Amino acid sequence: MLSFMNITKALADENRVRILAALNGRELCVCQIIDLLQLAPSTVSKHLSILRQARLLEARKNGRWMFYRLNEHDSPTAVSEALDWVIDSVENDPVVRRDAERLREILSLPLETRCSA
Amino acid sequence: MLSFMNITKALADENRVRILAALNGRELCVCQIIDLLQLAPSTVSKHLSILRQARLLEARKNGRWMFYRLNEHDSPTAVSEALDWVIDSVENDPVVRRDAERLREILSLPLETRCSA
DNA sequence: CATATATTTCGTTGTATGGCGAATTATAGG
DNA sequence: CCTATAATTCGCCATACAACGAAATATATG
Repeated sequence: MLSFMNITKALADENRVRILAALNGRELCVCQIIDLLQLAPSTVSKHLSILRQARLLEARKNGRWMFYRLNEHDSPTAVSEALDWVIDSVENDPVVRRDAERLREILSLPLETRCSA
Repeated sequence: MLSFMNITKALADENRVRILAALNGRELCVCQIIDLLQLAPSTVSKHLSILRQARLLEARKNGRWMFYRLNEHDSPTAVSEALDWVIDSVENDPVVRRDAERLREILSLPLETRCSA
């Protein structure tokens, strides 16, 4: 129950759901997510750690950058079902659509330019 | 997004998840849920109203008693997928199993006896 | 109609949580 | 090395929320 509640609590915040939606089909570096959500780095980092602790996300470090992606490989069924449900439920939401637009801009810039912008 | 977040927030509490699990396959009256969770009536009533507002539950009034059940008929896909996910994820959980045991006792008594007990 | 029971509503209280900035850690590059 | 950048950790504050008891609202029954 504890691990399941970790998932539901992780999903009970709009910014975290936006992160999951943004990570659908790609990985992103923390600075790109900061740019997308327009929140303080410390806040975004906390959100990511909560999602990661719930095992909804995986992380990979590359140099100075930390990349996060949906946990679709190593995940318990409760996690993969949760991810399917979330993505399916919000992909047509206006907020998520606008994020997808914004993400296209963000991804069009190389990381070096983006993060120090 | 708002209605989706209503669902995730409704699921982000262990007692509410226990209520959903208890309602799997049957309807229960409020006093039976109070008995199961061992919480104050006002607290249980609040939980039920949150689950209902998220459209995870339906309610039916019969005399003095209010019966709640999972919303499996009239529900948006986000709701029915959520219910499937929750039930599937927690049905083997020790807490939920113990609740199921307890529920058998509770259901073995007629409502008249139960509620005023 | 008065009383008892089931449920909800309301107000209060303690705790949990999201947000930020400052300080810290890790890594790249001069 | 020393500095700059990316990310995290920590401490603080405001708000959200779960829990309760008391009061209000049905509804059944004497």
